Amino acid sequence: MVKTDFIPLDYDYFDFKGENYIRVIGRNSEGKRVCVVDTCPVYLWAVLKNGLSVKQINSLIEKIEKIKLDSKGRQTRVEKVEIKDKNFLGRPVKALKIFATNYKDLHEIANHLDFDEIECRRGYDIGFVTHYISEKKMNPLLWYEIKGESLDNTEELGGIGMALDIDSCIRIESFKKLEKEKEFKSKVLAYDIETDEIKIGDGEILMISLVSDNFKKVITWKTGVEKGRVNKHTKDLDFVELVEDEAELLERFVQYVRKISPDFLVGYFSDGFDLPYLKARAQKFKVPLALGLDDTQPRFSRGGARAGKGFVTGKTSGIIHIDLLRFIQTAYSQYMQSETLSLNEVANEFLGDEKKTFKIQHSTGLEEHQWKDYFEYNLHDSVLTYKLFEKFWPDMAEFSKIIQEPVFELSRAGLSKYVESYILHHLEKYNEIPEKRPMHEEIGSRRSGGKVEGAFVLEPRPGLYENVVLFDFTSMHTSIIISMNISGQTRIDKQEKDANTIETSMGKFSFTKKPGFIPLLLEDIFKQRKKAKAEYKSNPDRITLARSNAFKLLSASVHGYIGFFGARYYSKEASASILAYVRKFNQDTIKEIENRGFQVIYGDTDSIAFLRDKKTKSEIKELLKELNSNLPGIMELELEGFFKRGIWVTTRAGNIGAKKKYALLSDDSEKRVKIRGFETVRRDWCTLARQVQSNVINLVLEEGNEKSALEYLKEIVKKVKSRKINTDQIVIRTMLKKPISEYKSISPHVVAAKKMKALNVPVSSGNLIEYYIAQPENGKKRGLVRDRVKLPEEKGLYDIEYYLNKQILPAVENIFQVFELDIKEIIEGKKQTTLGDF
DNA sequence: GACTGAACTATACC
DNA sequence: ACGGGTATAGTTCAGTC
Repeated sequence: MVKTDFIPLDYDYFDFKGENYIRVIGRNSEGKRVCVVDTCPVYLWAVLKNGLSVKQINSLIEKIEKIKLDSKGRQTRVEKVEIKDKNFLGRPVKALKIFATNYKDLHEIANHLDFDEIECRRGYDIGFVTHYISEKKMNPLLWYEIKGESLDNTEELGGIGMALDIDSCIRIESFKKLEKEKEFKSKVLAYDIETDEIKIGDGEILMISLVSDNFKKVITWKTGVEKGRVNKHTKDLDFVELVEDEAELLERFVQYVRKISPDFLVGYFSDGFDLPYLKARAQKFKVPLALGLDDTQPRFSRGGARAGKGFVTGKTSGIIHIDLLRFIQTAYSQYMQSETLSLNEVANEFLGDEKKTFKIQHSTGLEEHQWKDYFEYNLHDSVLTYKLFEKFWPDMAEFSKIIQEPVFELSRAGLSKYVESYILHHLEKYNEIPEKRPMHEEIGSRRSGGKVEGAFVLEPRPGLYENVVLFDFTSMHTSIIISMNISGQTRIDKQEKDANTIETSMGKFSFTKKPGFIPLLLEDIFKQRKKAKAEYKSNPDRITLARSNAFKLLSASVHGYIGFFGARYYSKEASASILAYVRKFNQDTIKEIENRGFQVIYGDTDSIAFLRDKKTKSEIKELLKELNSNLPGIMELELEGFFKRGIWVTTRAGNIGAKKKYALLSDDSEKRVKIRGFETVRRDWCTLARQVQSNVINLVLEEGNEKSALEYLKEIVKKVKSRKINTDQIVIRTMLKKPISEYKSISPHVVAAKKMKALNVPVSSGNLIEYYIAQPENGKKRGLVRDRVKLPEEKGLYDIEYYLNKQILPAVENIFQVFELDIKEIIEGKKQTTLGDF
């Protein structure tokens, strides 16, 4: 009997003699790598029809207990059957808990349960790891005390203890959760490769950088010098290790990973590039890429989140491969300032550090001295990746603990998976049998059914306003679900006393007052979020912040989950009802504010902007209090802020107020300007237009009139006309969202991408394409914009006409329109034709 | 060949 | 297939005269 403390990190399972075993790899508090092996009962549920007699049930159990299967050469049978009182979709039921020998047989057994007494079968489509975690409660990243038998020097269970490259292996006899959490410092290895071709496996891997705690290395087989292979610029770089050829480079990489034996092997976009590239090249040279603790090669699956976008997920056994980009996409991108998720921008935003400047080109074109920069560039990418992992680790860890899924799965999952995992791991509290995952056809019909009506947006009256107040509902969708008890399971067909009833685009729906498990569960998340927030306030550190953020994101995602066609607990009716309430509460509140004599300017989904006029701030706060006293449940309207001025403009077409486009100047000494929707915040407009617009907005808001802004604009126009603008100011960046060949309409950025391709510059879907618009060649007409596209490096004169009339003036036209100035007339000196001219 | 509405495309807001 | 409805707006495409 051996005993150790243990923190679970990576979960996997294997079969031995027809039985399932869970293999959890983690560490103990001495930092030793420990593997524990465990088993767990497997079962599925048969929900019984209402009103069966005891006799009927007993005879059914007898029949089920006799089920024996020979599936794929494996003898298996139903082990035992228990009858239980459970809930299914919020309704009490009698259900049979049917135990099987092997988890993989649950499906086959379910197929044999075609008895009339059974209403439906559930619980056989949950991953074994998820099932194990729920069943045995060995949650990722919590500390446990393990007791069991050592498998270190035995052939038992296929000799797993000897096959794995670990410190000790234990077959669990018992374990308990430790009350006090211990510190866990994970071992991390970041990596990055450089290649000559971007297409997986097409070019040589020139170098690989590795960064860990006190460890920095670039392995390469290239020096840039053929004869003697000594490059005088790089020979003294101590982090560079030179090997003979690409095959040895791969071998050396594997050796380092195995020697360092990290918990996490971390890359950036490494699911989509680095790991598959390494695998492809290793295959070519027949080098075994034995990164796994059991000597296995990385495995790739398309099953993970976002597989549809050409993503595969790369898994290395025992060592957790993390593609940081995937986690950032899910958990962070919506809160970020960065315009792209490139390593450069993300590192800049979170670390205040950037990639080294190095213009990537084919290695054959590099000069001798450039190799030093290339090596440093490669190393620095791993340094950034390493630091980013450290930065995001508390978030990943908190999410993993909260949704109770291993870090590997968590890091690839989308928000719907977060919510669903949380639900599945908390069903026991509500004695619920899990709902099934929708099948392919079911998803198809859910999607083809058309979409539900969304939120309400109030058309603004264009103008410059003083003393603007902004109210918004706190976590609106979430508090509606909780306050109105909305979910697929709480909806009732027959009218019931006190039920919440709402008219939607799909008809009228009612929800019982009896709390449903989804609203209850969400309320619980909501409370935990409040608690975490308070914890953070009293003890502000990276961990309490991460916990608070995790609960925030989780609670905000539940509505999206209910309306997501792939969800187990999908309900279109519930989603439509939530959105109908969103519209109703916003519209009712707008009316209420108007009824009290205020002029409402604008509203979008959960917000309302109105004029304070002569009223004091404390009077506005009184109004808020009153409005809140009439809101049901936990619904809450909150003061987003007081603003000195605000501007709303018309749409380009002219007559109506533009929604989702406004700017506000804060009422405090900081004079911060909040800009929404304007070209200033759109990355597909050139920097010049964005900056000019931003400056115009700032001037107008600060001064309350257009005078300085007009002077400023005139200066800029003069500069543009006299060609004083730098190329970087006029470059337009547009994302290539699909392969070039799939475009039906050949727009400017597609032309630019084609040009890049012709120049052998790698372009692929997801790249930001840069270009500018040049003036027409001598004698030629302007024609289509795309015919004048030039790459930033291409020499040429920018098209003054285009940049004035298609970039700068459109960006500011509507702003000056608020002051009834026709900017085109002023700039171009043209007289507008009006009725008066006739 | 100029004009025009529809289609396609990208991106933001919440 | 992996959050989704509400919006703005530019450019090209296809049909018309």
